[in-house]
Amino acid sequence: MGGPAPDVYDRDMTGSQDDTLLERSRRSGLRITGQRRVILEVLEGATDHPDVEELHRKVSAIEPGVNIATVYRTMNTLAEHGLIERHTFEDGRTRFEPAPTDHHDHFIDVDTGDVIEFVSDEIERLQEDIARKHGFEIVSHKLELYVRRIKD
Amino acid sequence: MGGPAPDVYDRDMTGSQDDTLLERSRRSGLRITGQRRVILEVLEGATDHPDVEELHRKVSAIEPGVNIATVYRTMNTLAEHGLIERHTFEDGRTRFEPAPTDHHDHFIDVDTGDVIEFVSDEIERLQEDIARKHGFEIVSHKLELYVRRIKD
DNA sequence: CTTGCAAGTGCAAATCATTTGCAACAAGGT
DNA sequence: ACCTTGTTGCAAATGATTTGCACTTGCAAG
Repeated sequence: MGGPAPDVYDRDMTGSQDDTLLERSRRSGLRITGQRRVILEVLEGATDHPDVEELHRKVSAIEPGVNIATVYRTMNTLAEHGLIERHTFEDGRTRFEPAPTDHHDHFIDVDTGDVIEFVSDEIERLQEDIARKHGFEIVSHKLELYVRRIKD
Repeated sequence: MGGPAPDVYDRDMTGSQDDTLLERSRRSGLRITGQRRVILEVLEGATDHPDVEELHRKVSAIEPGVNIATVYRTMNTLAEHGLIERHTFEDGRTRFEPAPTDHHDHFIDVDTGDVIEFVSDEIERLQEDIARKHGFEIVSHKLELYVRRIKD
């Protein structure tokens, strides 16, 4: 896939081992079961934003016998603890991504279905302005740009 | 519900009668059945972004006996013809709004669940910039600001 | 104004994604 | 090793939306 990867921004893979989803889960007081270990591993390795079915498939490839209800429950638990983020794109399915440390928004390539992250302080700022102008404060937001790669 | 309707911006109600959902549906070659007439009427009168259940409730108040499957089917047909727009907010439910002539984004009041429309050319422009900068052109986009009313 | 037929509808059953009750199980502290 | 309590598997339950089928009904053509 790829092409000349736009300099969007790289998830930070540098630095300490102790910032894995697994470690962060442990710190959140979750029990690390065999199935969770695998789920977290798959989740961490995912560059895309997988849905439950996809996760279950990948998990099953490593460790068969993990029930899909467990994946659902684990996703809910992780989300409650703020360790992953839940997304609902146009396609309907609920998808997840490992807890983003920094906030970002998404490009969705309408041709390939790829989800790409990006950040823009300018837009963040503008949103605050607009909300304030309308008498609101922003609790959270979601910006999805459905795009197509420009061929030149 | 209700409350003092926020002055965000008024849907354009000026101009020709022949731009009703009903007329536009007719022009799209859809058959105008009794149930559709009512559904379209309810849809047009809705200022919020109703989901199927809500639509069905309102329709039933006017004309009992309309099956909810019919509402679902009608929504799909209308969406296919571009006469309404489908939204999927965080709450899960799919909601609809009469085909917007102009593009706009949404505030979702996290306390009341109200959906309020707004426009910002600045943001639109910024989005184009960012997309171009990453080698994309925007096909469509979706900006949802989950907000809370500021009490002063 | 009848007629023909494809589009539309009602209803119940089917599908899909997700959740839940419950009994068996196992992680992690003591 | 032992308890306590969170976790899991399984199957049944939910909730939203779709679909098969037989039955209407818009509406264009005669």
